[in-house]
Amino acid sequence: MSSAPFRNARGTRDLLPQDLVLVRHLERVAQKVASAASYREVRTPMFEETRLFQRSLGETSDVVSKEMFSVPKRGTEGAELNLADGYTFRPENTASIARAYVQGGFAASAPLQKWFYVGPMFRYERPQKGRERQFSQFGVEAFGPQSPTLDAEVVGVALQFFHALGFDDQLQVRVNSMGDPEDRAIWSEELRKFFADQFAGESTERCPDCVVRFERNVFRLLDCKVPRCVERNEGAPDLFSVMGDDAKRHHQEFGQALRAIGFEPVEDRSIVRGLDYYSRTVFEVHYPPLGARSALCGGGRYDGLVEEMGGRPTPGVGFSIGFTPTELALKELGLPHAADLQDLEDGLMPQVYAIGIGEEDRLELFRLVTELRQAGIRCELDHRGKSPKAQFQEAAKSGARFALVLGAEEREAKQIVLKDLAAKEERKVGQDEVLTLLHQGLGE
RNA sequence: GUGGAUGUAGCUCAGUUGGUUAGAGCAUCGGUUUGUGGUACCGAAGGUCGCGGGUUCGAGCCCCGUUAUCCACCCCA
Repeated sequence: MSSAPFRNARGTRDLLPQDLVLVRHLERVAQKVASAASYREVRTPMFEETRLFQRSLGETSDVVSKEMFSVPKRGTEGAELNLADGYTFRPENTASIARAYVQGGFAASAPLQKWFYVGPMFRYERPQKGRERQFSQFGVEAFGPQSPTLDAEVVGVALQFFHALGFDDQLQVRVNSMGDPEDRAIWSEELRKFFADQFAGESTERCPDCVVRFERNVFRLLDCKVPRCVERNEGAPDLFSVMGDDAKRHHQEFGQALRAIGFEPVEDRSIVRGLDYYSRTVFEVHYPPLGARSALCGGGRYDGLVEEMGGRPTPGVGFSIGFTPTELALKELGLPHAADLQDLEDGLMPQVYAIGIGEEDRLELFRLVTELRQAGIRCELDHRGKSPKAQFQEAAKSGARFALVLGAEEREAKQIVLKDLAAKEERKVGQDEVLTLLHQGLGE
């Protein structure tokens, strides 16, 4: 047996009471902005069949090819582990939700469904600042219409989220279009033709990653940040030059819809998103003052995904926001304002601290405390047999507004001392009226 | 997966050119005469200096390995 101390698994973290103040604030803001736009919450399982992600995100995506938390199915006794046939902890939620949409029978008639989710995702990556192996995301998915205003509505919800958290109008929406599948097929051909020379022969000026990209996913060549590769991307064919009219018009109308709600989109052809399922609209929400880590939200349209999951062709659009980068950004910006968290902080503190003078008072005090708790008052008492003085110290530290003091004298008279800890005023009251008085004093 | 930095009490950190029983602040617990408070004062507890080798008369300090954490790259949220 090892004597090494137990630790949380790499890339995970414990959310202790104090940490949960912020997390719960993020969750409720998410819930608020989503439901304001009629998105309803859904929760899918934390793990799915591995093939779901392979199919939807694409075998060549980084997420699927090297970042999956997978477990084999049981019962393949003696056989070597076959991870592809097993389960995988969801690395993102869109695939699961599209699956649930189809499985729930919605794809049969493709009605408008607007859903949101908040919950943990898992990716087997090397942890670093703003990146964990288990992290929470807030996201929305809208199925049904292919309308550009729906794209803009989705973006609007994301913007609302950051707005409600205190981000100012420096928030920026960067947009691009991946076109339709036919467009991408043509584009892919054109790109291969354009880059063919660069990858012909033994040696290439491109980075090793790009060599792989050329083989497996040409589009990603355009993503490369290596300077010498960026140079060599100049003059590459533009998707927009081969894009069909419908997709083009969609993109244009998407831009108009964003302007209608007060956002001037920034066209950014480098946004391609790493997952296979995107089509037409792709976007990111940035907050430029954050510098290198300015990307807060990514999303886009996935018109082919539902069909890929076995449903009738049903367009969809959504985004996801990672809590981890959001928390980092908030910290840097000095947000949220203390007032926004006050109610959550208050919830961590008792409102009343009950003090017993002698050992004989404990049961009576415990009974009284329990009564107050049942009435919804946050009430605490000492369980360690501390001296009255020490109990007063605890009461002061606890943040309670009132103290109750019970001694032999009060017990016999069915009374109790009610003390306002801030005003340092106390008076003896009947035990039967203490609840009413506390409700009054606490303004409830 | 590649590279860099770091690892001393629960937390944040000191620890001089390697030299006797490793320190501080915060937090914890107790006390300042036992029915009244977050201050102050006194005291206690708490460390195999990440782990394993090596060099040395002697290592928290030097060397090697290992592990963990953090940071950067890749990619992403």
